[in-house]
Amino acid sequence: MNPEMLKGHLDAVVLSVVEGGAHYGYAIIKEISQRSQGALNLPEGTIYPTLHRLEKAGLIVSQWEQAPSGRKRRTYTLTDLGRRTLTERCDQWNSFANVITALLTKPRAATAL
Amino acid sequence: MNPEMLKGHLDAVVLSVVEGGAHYGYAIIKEISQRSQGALNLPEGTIYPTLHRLEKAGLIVSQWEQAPSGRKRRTYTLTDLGRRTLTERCDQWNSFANVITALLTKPRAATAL
DNA sequence: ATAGCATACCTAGCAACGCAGGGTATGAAA
DNA sequence: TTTCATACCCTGCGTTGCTAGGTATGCTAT
Repeated sequence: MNPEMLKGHLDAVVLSVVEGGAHYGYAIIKEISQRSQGALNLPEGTIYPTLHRLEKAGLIVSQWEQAPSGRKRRTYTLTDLGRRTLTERCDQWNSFANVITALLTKPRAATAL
Repeated sequence: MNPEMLKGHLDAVVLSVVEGGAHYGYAIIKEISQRSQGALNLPEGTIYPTLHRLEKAGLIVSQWEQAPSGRKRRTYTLTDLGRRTLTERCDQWNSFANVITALLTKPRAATAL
């Protein structure tokens, strides 16, 4: 799958997954891969900078946590702004998807009759 | 609408419109705007480089034509490769859209029960 | 013990893309 | 003769996802 296609949509995906309960980077990658049936396998070099960008934008906040195994994890939570932004982005996605789908659907005898 | 969202999908859109019968740059812009109900108003700085890129890739071919008004136009036509690529890109779009839609749809009590 | 693997984080630099902002030229309308 | 719509072009920029590296921990098998 052409990586260029993801551009502009990754934020929404990450926000959505964070809202859903997968809280730290490594788990978010696995979650996305799983929930997309392996269609979307994001490398770490994609997810970590994205999380930092979202945090800098005030959409999520991070907190170091101790996993049961004793490992350190940086867990993320949606802010209010993040929640609102997610809703907005979902609406934008729906509009966008409708537009593109319409454009890719051949007019087929429906044009300028 | 966030311009970043279009990335990776514009080729398919342009190919689709060219296949549909709008043959030259300026008209393609109008056609896209019209068929998207004004949601997608591409600036010329977007469409012309894209057409050149597609031509260089062998997906379309161009030809100078004389419009009825006497104006010169560079008209584009799909090549066989372009037609095949369009089909492929449409399939890719559908898969992509399904994946993103699924990810943006909240699991809602369906996760890990 | 120790080698290997999954986990878990990070960064610098690259390449691609859409767009802003500029330019040229023609024909029709005012 | 000025204005507008048509019609084309290009340079340079900002954003973004990815590549390719790196560090460190804990478990497991040798």
